Amino acid sequence: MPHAHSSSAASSGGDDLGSTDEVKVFKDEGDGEDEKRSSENLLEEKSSLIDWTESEEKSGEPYSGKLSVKSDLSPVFGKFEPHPAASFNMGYLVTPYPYPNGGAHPLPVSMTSKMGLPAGGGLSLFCPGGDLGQPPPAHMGIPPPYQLDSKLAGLARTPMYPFPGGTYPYPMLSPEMSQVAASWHTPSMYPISSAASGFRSPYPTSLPISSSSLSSELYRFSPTLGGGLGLGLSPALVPAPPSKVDIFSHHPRSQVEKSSGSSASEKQSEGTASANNKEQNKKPHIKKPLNAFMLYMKEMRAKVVAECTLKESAAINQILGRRWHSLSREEQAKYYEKARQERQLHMQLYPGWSARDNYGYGSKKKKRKKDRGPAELGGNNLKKCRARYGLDQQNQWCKPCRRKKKCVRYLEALAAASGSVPHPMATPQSPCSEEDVKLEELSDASSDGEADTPLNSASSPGGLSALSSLASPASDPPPAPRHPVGTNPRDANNPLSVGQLTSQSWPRAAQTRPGHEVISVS
DNA sequence: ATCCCTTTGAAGATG
DNA sequence: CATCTTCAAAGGGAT
Repeated sequence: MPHAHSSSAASSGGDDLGSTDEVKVFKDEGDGEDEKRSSENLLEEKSSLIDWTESEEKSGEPYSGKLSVKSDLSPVFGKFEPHPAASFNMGYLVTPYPYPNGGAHPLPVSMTSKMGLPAGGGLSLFCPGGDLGQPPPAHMGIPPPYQLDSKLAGLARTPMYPFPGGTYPYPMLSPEMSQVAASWHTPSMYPISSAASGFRSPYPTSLPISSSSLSSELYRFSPTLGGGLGLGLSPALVPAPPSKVDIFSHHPRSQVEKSSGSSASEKQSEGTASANNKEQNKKPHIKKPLNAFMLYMKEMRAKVVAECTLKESAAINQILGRRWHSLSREEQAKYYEKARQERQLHMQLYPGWSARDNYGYGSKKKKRKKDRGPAELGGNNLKKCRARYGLDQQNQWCKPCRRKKKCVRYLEALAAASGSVPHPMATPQSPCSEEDVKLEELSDASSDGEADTPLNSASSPGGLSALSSLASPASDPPPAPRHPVGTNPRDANNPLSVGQLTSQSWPRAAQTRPGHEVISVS
């Protein structure tokens, strides 16, 4: 899928921050045929899943708890209740998707339920507005018909680079957009105190900062610093009244660390770095400015939580991630712009600050992760996965695609089979599509060690290139993104994004972070 | 009490 | 230069 990259740079004068704000665009792919094909294939193969997942039924309990959530995540389209941001999203009167409800794709969509339709099997969404039901933006490719995973909820990560010419698309705020812009000013988001307004002195990193007197929300940029852009720039990064620690006291960990300064144990463990730690401890912890997605998350989280009954952040974030992808370019552009301004403000406030300064802030945790061997991590994840999905049997993987990892369809079917949520895929059949198999093969062929991990395969030169060649469009508009499609580690890790080749459900591979190895369910 | 999970994006670190 | 890693938020769940 052509990933057009266009980045940023706030236009002409360029991004003062040299930020790489970019709006990515999902280009429509005409793989409706494949989709259909895969769907058909899917139907044809429904017959064995239950059998070989039998064991899971009993152990499916752990999963059931989150089943609804996952189910909710699955359908990508068919959303009726547009999420809040959907107000911008116009132009989807006719869904570009070939298969949504009633479409070529056999899978029922959440939409049906909302529309009062039979929902074909009725996947009752836990989260009505859910994320996925929303009609995907025109710029998006055909979304995976299925996504489930709780962890896997990997959605095709198709970058959207809508603005040709690489000019940064400053959103011309339409009325709808204005609404959103207004929403940015929600108290929860930018609870800036009046006192903060007008405050502009750059906070010298060396100066002590106090968070005590600030509300927990008052931790980010002052709106006024936004240059009166009226974009609702973030909450107070207001230089807090003097004190010493973390101006971002709202952060649980920050608070913890702040209260304890740096625990004795931590200091001890840090050993050699003790001096540095002390030095660092003296400095207030200045958090990174939020990126576009973070801003979006912050704004939308409450809504999603309200719409859904779940509160688990991980699940919520998955939903938000999908919604993010479903946003129109204009909508995303606003957040990119906002993020850019946040960075700008941050830069103004903390001229000498560098993201590097925060490296090691959570060192304890990170270090532990790092220290852990791959095997250990893998084992741990495997354990978790088993506990989570009840996959404690050998050879429980998607037969067609041979994926031992979390096969979205497989897991969803599994959940349906073992849980209370009726799901069309709850039929004994292989959950994966031909596309999945193809991808998997490519992946396997190119991977060196653990053949069945998309991540690994993608990481390997061959795998990556192979996948990229399949998916990557060659058309990466200038300016070149920081991580051109196919080269971005994340993209590489995400078979789907890497390709839309399938626009199929392919579990988003775990990130390459130490603690995020792909979970193996074999 | 602490860490994990989960998301995307920005940016530093590394090879 | 390409890739990898860390950190931003958040809060329930796991350890």
